[in-house]
Amino acid sequence: MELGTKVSGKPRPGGSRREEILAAALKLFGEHGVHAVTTRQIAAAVGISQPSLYAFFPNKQTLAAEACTRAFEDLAERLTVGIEALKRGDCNVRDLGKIYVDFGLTHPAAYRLAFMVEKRDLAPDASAGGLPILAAGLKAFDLLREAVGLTIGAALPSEEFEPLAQSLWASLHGLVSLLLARPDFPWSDRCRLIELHVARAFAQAACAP
Amino acid sequence: MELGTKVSGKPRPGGSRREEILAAALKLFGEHGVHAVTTRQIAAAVGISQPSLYAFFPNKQTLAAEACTRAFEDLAERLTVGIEALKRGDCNVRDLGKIYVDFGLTHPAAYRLAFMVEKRDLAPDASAGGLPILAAGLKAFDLLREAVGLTIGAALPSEEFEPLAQSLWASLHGLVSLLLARPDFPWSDRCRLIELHVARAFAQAACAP
Amino acid sequence: MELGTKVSGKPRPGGSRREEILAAALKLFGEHGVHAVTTRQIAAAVGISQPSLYAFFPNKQTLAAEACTRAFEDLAERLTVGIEALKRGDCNVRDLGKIYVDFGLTHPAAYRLAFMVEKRDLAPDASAGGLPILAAGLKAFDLLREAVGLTIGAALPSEEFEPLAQSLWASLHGLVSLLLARPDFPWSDRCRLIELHVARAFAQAACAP
Amino acid sequence: MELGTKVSGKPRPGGSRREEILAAALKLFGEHGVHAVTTRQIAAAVGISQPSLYAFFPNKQTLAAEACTRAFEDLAERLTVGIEALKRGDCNVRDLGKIYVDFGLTHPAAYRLAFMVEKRDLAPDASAGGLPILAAGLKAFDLLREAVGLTIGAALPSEEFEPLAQSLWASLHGLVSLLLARPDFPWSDRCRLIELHVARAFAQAACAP
DNA sequence: TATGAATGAGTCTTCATTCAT
DNA sequence: GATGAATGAAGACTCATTCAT
Repeated sequence: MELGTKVSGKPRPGGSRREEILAAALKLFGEHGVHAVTTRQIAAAVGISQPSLYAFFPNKQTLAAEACTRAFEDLAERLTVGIEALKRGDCNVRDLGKIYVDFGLTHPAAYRLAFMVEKRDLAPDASAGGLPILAAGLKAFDLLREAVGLTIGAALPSEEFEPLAQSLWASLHGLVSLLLARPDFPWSDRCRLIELHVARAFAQAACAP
Repeated sequence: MELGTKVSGKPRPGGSRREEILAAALKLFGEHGVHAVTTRQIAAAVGISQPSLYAFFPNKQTLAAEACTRAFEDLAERLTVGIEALKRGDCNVRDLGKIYVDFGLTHPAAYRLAFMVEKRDLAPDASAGGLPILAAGLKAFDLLREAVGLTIGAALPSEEFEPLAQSLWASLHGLVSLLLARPDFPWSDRCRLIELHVARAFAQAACAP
Repeated sequence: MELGTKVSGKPRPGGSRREEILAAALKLFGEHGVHAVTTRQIAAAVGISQPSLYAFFPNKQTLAAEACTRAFEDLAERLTVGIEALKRGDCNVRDLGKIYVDFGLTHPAAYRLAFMVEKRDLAPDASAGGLPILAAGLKAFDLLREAVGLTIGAALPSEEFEPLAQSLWASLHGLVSLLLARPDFPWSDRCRLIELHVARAFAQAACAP
Repeated sequence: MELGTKVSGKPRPGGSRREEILAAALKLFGEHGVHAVTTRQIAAAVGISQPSLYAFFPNKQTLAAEACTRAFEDLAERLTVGIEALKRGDCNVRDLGKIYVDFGLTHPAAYRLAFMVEKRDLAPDASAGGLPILAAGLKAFDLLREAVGLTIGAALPSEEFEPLAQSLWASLHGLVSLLLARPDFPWSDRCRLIELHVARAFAQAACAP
């Protein structure tokens, strides 16, 4: 997970430091929640001094917001890969559902930050600045919707399609978030549970009410 | 004026102050998150002084834990009512699912506290003090499982039953938690979405993989 | 200068602490400037902890503003006494000028805070909250104007009166502020200088251009 | 590119950077106060990096002190011009007083830095490093005194002359500093006020006590 | 019992200053 | 000669918690 000098996008000098900070923050925020993580902890995780953070981000909230956006991008990237496999016929819809769930479980920090953190922690006032994050989140869901549209929702009229996509998302999210939030619960065998849950979520379309 | 020994159940005359505190804390914690609520705010909401809280609860975490337990009890109570209606034949399984979802949406504070708050905020460090909460949570889930057992899971062998109940729970939880966490998302018509989602969640058993 | 339990106004319990803080802040702000004084220093001067300040004042600026208002009130009180002596015929105008100058020199902290501190240090935004201070300042000047009206300005038409009062104020202020700001300057004998300056300031009316 | 050895006078080709810094600092310090201006702001105003300041000045205090000296020099230059006009008979003493006041009002940064900034901000602690500034200040006052000596103080014995010059200075300073420090005060028409004040300040000599 | 008053530890943030490049 | 990056020290402010009354 240690990021090199060129992480993604432009190889701007010093940009790696910024990425390191975002990665560390993403991890910590996801693990302990935005409120519970201090700037000192982030700085320590990166190996720099606390004030140095402020050379890259104007304040903690902005850092959190950007880390959150990054989390959405991670998720979107993963889903994009899945959708392309889906289009190529290399996998089916259920596999895509599993990709979603697996992403959440293997990147708990990112997933938590993306969907389980209160908006209040990410945007100062109410509207201002919250847009980029919201946009990134919508994009992630758009990919899921696209996958639904390519498969089980293909034949549906538009007014039935959107609720189905949202319901599907909610189903997948439910499993991920409960597993993350209550790891100590006596869950059934995780693999089997995921298999079953995803099957139930996607098979649904056929035998709707 | 502490008189009674009964801990749960309805507020007793002498312990009403304690109940008031729990109710206020439940509301505030649910609305703003455990971290964001200060003991001063809780005290102010009850109309007592800040130190007086410490006459009833040794610290904030314990108060939060008990409020969380209380939230589970609220949920359990509601589910119990639903199950009895179910047993009487006054409603079907889907109605019970809707009761669950409706409870979450109409008691966001309780639901958040019950399932969307980090365990860390409720138990001191890694110690095993989380048991009472966990027990209360299990009890709430037990009721849901019972409802499943009474209906769509009735015929299933035990090794298939438990995963189904958990998957069902996850589905319902997914919708509630997403609606609560992302109220600004452009959701489809809420009634229709809930109807569809619950139908999908429960109808599933018939056409399982 | 150590304030007792009842300083002025109502003998509210705990009010003395508030007065102590104001007195200490007045002293420190006047001596070193608002910017240069830390809340820690104020707390230390009073003998309490830093956070305790926030039980009495919501923030440093408000504390500074109130101390400033207090400074104006001190000045006004002194001028009121002088004016009454003037009315009784116990002193003449020049004596009142000397009272002004003496007040500034013997209460440098109050005077600095009243007239030599940038408004920016006392009011957060621009307008909001700045009014009470401005009002207190105006009241102090009003007293000076009243004294002028009772004496050398008595016969003047109103359009000539106001500029005269302001010019007189500026003269007195000039001496006080320069003596305070440049104590190391090789000043003439202070008593004589004050005597001369006040005489020049007040005698002026007779031989105007 | 430091070439010349001349320190004062007009900006030399090589030292222009240094002069730019001083000019920018003079402006900022005067506008917002020494404490409120950061080295970053100064650097940004000049268009150089923050550390580059330290190639020209060992620290902020020294920079402030030199900017202050520069302010005195500006004032002195202006007064010198006025005195020469006075000597030539091109203006009278009152005009010189107005030159003083006008300088203060049109160069608030310089005037503030010259006479309204705490010495503490300019010299490290209590050390005697303040001398160059003090000397520059004295020189400015010397010019004022010279003007007084050429006119209304010409006939006075030396022991009466110095206090008169100081009182005159205080009067002029009082108006400038009050107008600068309390711009929101409901001043009389500024032109008329200045006219009157200067007249009063200089006419005084004739009808002294 | 209940509380007014107080606080130690810790929060985010800023700034003058340095140093390797 | 100039700077990007970094930092130690310090700032205002908050909060859970305690204790004398």
